[in-house]
Amino acid sequence: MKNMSLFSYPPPQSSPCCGTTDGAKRILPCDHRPAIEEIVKEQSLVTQLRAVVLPALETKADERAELVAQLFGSILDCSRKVICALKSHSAGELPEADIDIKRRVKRKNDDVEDKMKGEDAKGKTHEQKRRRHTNSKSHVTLVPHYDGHQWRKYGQKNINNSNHQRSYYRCTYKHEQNCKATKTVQQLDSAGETMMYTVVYYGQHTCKSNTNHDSSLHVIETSTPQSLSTTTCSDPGDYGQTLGNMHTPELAGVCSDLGSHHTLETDQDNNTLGLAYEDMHELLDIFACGPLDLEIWENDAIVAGSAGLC
DNA sequence: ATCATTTGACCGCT
DNA sequence: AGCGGTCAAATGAT
Repeated sequence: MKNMSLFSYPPPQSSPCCGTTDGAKRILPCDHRPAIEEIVKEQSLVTQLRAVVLPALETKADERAELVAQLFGSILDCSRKVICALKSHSAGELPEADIDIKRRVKRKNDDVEDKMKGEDAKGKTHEQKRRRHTNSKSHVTLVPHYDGHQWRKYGQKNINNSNHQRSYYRCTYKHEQNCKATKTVQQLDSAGETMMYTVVYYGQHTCKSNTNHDSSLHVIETSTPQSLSTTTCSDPGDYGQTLGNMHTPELAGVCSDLGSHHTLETDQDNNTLGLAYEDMHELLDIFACGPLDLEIWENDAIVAGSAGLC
């Protein structure tokens, strides 16, 4: 698998920074958004890498899985802090996420006004009337169900000009913890050999599983073969995007190989993960070269920011 | 029996 | 009027 190129992907582009220009598109001085975008991508890649590595480690329960989980958490925490720092130093217009928050606040105020005017008189609840058009983040991914949160499907619709149905998910803890986060998942029409999905996130997670900054472990738990049957997805179109078959046959092979390497190499002192470095590089190649553009951690960064963590 | 998913219906928005 | 988001009863899985 040395020469495997699953995706044609441009080489990393250097991000313009602090006064540089790139031809027609002029970058404002101290505009850190390109850098932020790259870090967000890095966070999503690390998140997905964690979703692959940890299940392999858990096949043999020892302290390493916990250690690796902590390391991944530390890496993501560092990235989050960098993003916060860059955002606080960015000059010029507000980041899109901040605009979203302001819009959300405005909409909330508008909703309060509506309530004061008694416009819920038809018996509809405030929640039912609220439509979601702000504070959304969309991206294309191969693994729409591995984003670090637990979701429950509550609807499915045929969408105009699309060959695939759109699935609607809400946070599993919506009722227990009043978490208002929702998302939609829709398979892209231009599906080649690999199925790509457009995932749109609405709202922010306020549930406990998100605030402990280790929520992705829930994904790890549900990704074990035994619990896959209880994962939140049952849509035949969406199903099967699990660790065993979520990307490509090649990746599935690597995932299974990781388990075998793990059992073979757990005694090597120089390999604290118990994984063959060649396998790790293969995984990194796959994830790094894939057309992934997750921005879910940017959402988390927004939550952290609004919670005063930045 | 309990919980998750499916699916038709309802309703707000454009 | 049609589209899309959500609800809730029906259904299925465990």
